[in-house]
Amino acid sequence: MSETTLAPGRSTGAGPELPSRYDHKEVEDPIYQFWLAGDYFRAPIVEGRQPFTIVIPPPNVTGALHMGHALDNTLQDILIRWHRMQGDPTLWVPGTDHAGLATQIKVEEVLKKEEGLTRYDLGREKFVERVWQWKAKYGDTIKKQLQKLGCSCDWSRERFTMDEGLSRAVRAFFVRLYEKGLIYRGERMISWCPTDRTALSDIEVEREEEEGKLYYFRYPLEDGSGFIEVATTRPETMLGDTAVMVHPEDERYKHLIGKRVRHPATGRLIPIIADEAVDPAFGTGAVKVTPAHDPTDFEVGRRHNLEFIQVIGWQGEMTEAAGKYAGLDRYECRKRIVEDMEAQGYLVKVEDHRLALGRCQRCGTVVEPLVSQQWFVRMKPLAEPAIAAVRDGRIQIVPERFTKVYLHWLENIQDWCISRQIYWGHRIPVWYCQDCGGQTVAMEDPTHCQHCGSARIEQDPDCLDTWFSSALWPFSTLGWPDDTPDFRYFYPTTVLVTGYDILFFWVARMIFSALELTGEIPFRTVLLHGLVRDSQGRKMSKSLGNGIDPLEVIDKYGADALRFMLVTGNTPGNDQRFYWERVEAGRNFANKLWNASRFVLMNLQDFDPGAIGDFARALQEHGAPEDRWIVSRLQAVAGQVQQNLERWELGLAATALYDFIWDEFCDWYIEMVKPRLYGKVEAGLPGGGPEGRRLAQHTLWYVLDSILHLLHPFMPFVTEAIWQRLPRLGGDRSATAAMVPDPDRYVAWRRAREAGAPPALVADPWPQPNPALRFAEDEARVALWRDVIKAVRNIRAEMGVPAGKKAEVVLQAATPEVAETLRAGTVHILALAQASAVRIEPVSPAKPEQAAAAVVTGVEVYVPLKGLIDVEKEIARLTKERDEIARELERTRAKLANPNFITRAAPAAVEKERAKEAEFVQKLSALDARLAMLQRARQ
RNA sequence: GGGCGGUUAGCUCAGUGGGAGAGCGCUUGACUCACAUUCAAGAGGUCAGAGGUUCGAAUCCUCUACCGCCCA
Repeated sequence: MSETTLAPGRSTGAGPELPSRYDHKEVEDPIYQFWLAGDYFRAPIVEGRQPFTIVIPPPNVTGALHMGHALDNTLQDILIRWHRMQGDPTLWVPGTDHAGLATQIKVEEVLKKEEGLTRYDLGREKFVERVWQWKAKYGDTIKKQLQKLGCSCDWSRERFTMDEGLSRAVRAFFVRLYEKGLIYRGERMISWCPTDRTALSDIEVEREEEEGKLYYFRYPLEDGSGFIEVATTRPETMLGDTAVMVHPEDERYKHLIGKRVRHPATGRLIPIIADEAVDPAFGTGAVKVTPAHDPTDFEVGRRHNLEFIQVIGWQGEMTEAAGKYAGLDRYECRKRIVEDMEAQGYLVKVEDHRLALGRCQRCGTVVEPLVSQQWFVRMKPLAEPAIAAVRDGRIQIVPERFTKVYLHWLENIQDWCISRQIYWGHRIPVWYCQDCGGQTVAMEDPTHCQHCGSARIEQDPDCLDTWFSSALWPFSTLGWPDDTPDFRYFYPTTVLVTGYDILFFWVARMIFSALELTGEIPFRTVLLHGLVRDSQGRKMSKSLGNGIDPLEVIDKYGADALRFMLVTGNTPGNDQRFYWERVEAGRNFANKLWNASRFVLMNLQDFDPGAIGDFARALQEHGAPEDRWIVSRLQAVAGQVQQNLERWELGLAATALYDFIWDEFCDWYIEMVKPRLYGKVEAGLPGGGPEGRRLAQHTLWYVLDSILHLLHPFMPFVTEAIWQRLPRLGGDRSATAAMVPDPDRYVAWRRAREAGAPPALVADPWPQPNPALRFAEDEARVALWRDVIKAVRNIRAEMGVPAGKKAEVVLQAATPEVAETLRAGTVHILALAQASAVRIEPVSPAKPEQAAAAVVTGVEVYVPLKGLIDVEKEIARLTKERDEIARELERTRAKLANPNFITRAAPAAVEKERAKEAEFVQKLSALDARLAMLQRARQ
């Protein structure tokens, strides 16, 4: 870093000149190191105080973070920083997820590509070693990325789902459910991925409609009396047919029930059975039954005691039971069998048909329904408390509409298949005895069978579904199953921030697991956000190549810009699109703030923050209206920010700040304060003289300090960098810290001081809106100045007055009060409306010669422009304005003429309407008079 | 088939009962001593359509159309 270093940790005073462009690359990394060095993120336990806790949705160690993570963690960091500054004991637990199957696939891909090996070639132990290497690499990358983004996690509490403690939690969960009979092993039909060669749970299968075919085959009746026609979308399963099924009420087939057919492909004799499961309207109304390869047929097979013949194997290949088709891939087999049937005259026809296919969420392979021995969690008893917790409001889902989705899923829940035939993950803690066949399940790895005592026991080779461990994350990270201080203090957590796409996978499972194991809800609120899509609204994905790397964005525009882009316009639960233009807008905003701060700092060189004493009183006594105005507006905005954050409307809070900082503070207040800073306002005038100048400095200092506080959760780096250079009061207090009633209540602030860490914005007290600093009259005054200045600017632009050329401004005020307000604003009208002089007079029939006109509330504005006035153009301009006002007036009068409005509307609304009417009348008459005058001049 | 969301300025989106907003883009003018990553002025909208509730509807209700998502 150069000499103009932005290194934090020291106050500025008359510090070195700041560069005129904000350079995030100079600032961000050193600032983050500064925070780490000061240990500001560490969460203290303060008995008697309600903590604010978030556990991070642990990113998968599959690879680097994507834009969705950037959004998720930006939202969390905003909440965390806000609460830390509000003084709450604040904990953000970071960590990562081993992501069983997903990570295994990644490592397998690399292994295949680089060494041409499979996980089976390497063997379990060696393969798992490789995954640990992978985890070390990407776990570290993820941590660095979160830090680049500015996330203020408590890194001393970082966790990984396969840590020793968390693994014990998984074991405890399993043992508990097993002992309660809520976990069982059974032979059931499950979804199998032939590529990954593992069972999947229902929700890991993605259903989509695709174009397919419906094949009609003729199955000859045993007695030679004819055929029965069946339709199927999967001819390869014919080889496993063990019945033909019709609806019991179907008149077409009633006479065939109980007869047998000779299977055209296998030659087996199979029965024709009747079952309600068949839809008479589908195909021919008769279907083949393949109990080993279809969930419906599986049930039918059980009901009717049919034979189960598995003809498709674990890799999607045909088994020995498929006879001459054995060894073929399932799709190759489909082709062959259709050809063979056709050659033998059994194929009737083939139709196009849309069908729902299930694909593996991880690899996209079409899953195969197969019967196999797996472990399951019995869901009904677990789901009930989880339903109740949300239904009765103990857990609140934001936005509320997802409550219904959550409830519907849990109310229709199926048992959860938790065993996976993979190497990477938590081993299923069940040992089978080779002597008595008994199962041993225990917290500690057993050496003997608990039933017969035999030492010949072997652990189940499978692993648990990765979500089985993430379901415990909110409490396993805090120490459960041990009764640790962290668990006692920080649990239940406050809010969970995550995408709506894992509502079932994760959120629901955390809730029922928590209720079962801890007896408490895991979090009070679930804040759901949407997906970040590309600029065309498509999902970002590797295969499309449209993903945008958050690190690239941070490198180009800075983390603050990325964060601001992600949070502004973000509405809970809604998707959003990524736009480079919007990142650029975020960067521009950071630069704007930077330069406004530069201006302030340049003008605080001779400033003593202690000189003023009671700020509110000084404002009343020596302040200019614009000082009271900006301070008053700040209170309003602080209130808005607070309110929106409390309602989880983070985007609205950010937008409110953006508008206030750019429009009101930079474009108006800073411009208005300049004359006083430059000593151009005499002592007699409002806010004039040395006293007034000091107050201007104090106002700048206080407002900027407040702005930096309020914006810090959204743009932590640039705000901290600037704040470090802001002057502080004796005792090293910021303007904000000096104004909060009891700073010691602010836990992070107090802790940093006690630890001797330098003052830092990250730990400084949060601004409280102060009613004593609201000045309604001054807000109205400045609004009037702004209207007048804008009117003059408009006239000048429309009339083509050269930018550098000053022109006189004549203002006719409707009342003495208005005239007084205008007089107080003369200095601003001179500067901001490029006026050579401002003449203020009462409204009178005598108007300035050759002047362009405009009206604002209570004021007629004239700009005499000898030689520049085109009467026709002026008439056109004013007529347009007049017509608009006339329309407004008409609308207002129509309302007021309606007796129902007067009697039924809120009195305040009626009052407002009356005021509008008066305003429009005044404007309209002024415009009419002016137009009449111009018309006469034309003649 | 069921449920949910969306339809507001050229583009992307805020706005939930009282005078239509932002960013970007566009037009015009300005390198004015914090900032051209800027400043100033401006153009641009039957708030998808129909009906209803209400003194009053972009906002609440019903229906329709189109787009998207989730579940079966």
